[in-house]
Amino acid sequence: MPKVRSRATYHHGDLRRALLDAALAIIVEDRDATNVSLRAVARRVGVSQAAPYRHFADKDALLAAVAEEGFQRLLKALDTDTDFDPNPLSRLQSSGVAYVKFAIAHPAHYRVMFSTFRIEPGNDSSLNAAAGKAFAVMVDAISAGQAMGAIQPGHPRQLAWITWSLVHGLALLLIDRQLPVADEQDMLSLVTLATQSLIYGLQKPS
Amino acid sequence: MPKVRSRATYHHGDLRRALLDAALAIIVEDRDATNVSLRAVARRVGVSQAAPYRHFADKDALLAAVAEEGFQRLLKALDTDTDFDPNPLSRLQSSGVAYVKFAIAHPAHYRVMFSTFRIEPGNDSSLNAAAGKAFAVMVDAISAGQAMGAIQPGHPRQLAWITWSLVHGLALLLIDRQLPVADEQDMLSLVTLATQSLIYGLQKPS
DNA sequence: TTTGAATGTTGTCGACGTTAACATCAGGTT
DNA sequence: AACCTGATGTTAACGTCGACAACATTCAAA
Repeated sequence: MPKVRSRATYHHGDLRRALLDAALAIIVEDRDATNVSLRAVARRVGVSQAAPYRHFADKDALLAAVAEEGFQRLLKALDTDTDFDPNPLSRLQSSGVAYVKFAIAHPAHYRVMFSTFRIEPGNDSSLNAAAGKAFAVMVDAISAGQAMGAIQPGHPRQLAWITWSLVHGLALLLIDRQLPVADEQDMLSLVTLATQSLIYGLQKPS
Repeated sequence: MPKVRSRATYHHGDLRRALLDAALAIIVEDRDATNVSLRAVARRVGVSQAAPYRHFADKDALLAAVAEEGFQRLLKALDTDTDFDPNPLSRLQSSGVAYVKFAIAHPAHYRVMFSTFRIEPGNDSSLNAAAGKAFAVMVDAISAGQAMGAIQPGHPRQLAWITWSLVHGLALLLIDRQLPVADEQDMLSLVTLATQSLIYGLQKPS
């Protein structure tokens, strides 16, 4: 276990964690990840420009860690917003709205999440595991909906991909200001209408 | 009008066009836009590294021009794939599938298109105009569907935003290999099911 | 023919990712 | 207690990039 004492010493204590926090801080302050550089992160922590390479193979590895933390936070947000809804359809609806809300609230973090992770055969990285857990929220809601006959039969993962595509596309278009929504209220009603429409469409017998 | 003659001269003739073509060539060859730099583009054209600044204010301006050309090509792809279908619902369906096909066929170009354009009050750039024309294909199909009572009432633009979100999300998840589709066939059936489901949902009376 | 605007070049700056060579420290071995 | 070894941090450097200033060349209008 790592010692947590001496601060003004040559060794840092938990530089890896500090670097991650610095990257997250830049992302939050700027609402933009363009200024996240290994050098900037090192500066912010007060360490030399090459120090991060003792903890991350390259810049992508740092961003992957940032992304993983993002998926963990997304999972928590989805869980707290949907946990106590017994109706699968309204739970799916809630998770869709919560998903877009999360993306809007943390735009730069959301973009890093999806600029980093990839699904490839044999990729069992912790990043992919974290992304999979968040994705499972939608799959589970769809499976439950099918079990009670409220959603058309078919591979629940495939139907979840479709739902995910909708909220992902909505989230990115909103983040990048590519939809002329005036305010938060406009945004919420659009997200609600979108998820309602798709969920209604998923009820159709194929 | 620009002269088109002397090649081995000090002046190029149509350097702006040549720079655009070079950027597009890199994008096509790499299926990735990370290697598009002003210097790389200049090298490829055989001109000095500062020459591009006579035709583009900065790198973003070059990418904006690339993006505009992308939206023009997208519009053409949507038109040719949907032009002669008299049924608004199946035309909407066709345009959705054609949209995702275009994105898959030109992944790096598609990403540049959406990393560049923004909707802001008073922004009447030619880039926004080109994006608007492509978007109008979906709006028109939805309006026509409403006119024959096949689609729920409401602002057609809002319903088009929802459709756009779905195909945009699907396109990006597919481009970034974030959906484990095995092959082209898997991909097509997913896109078809997705658009069918949403369009069915849009028929619901609100 | 002259002259100024448009277009292209050279040289430079600071920031970046990355690596090599070196310095320091912590903890276990003897 | 002295020593060693691996982990961790530093310094210095290389090549690339976006951007700009100063200068050179060319074209076309007066």
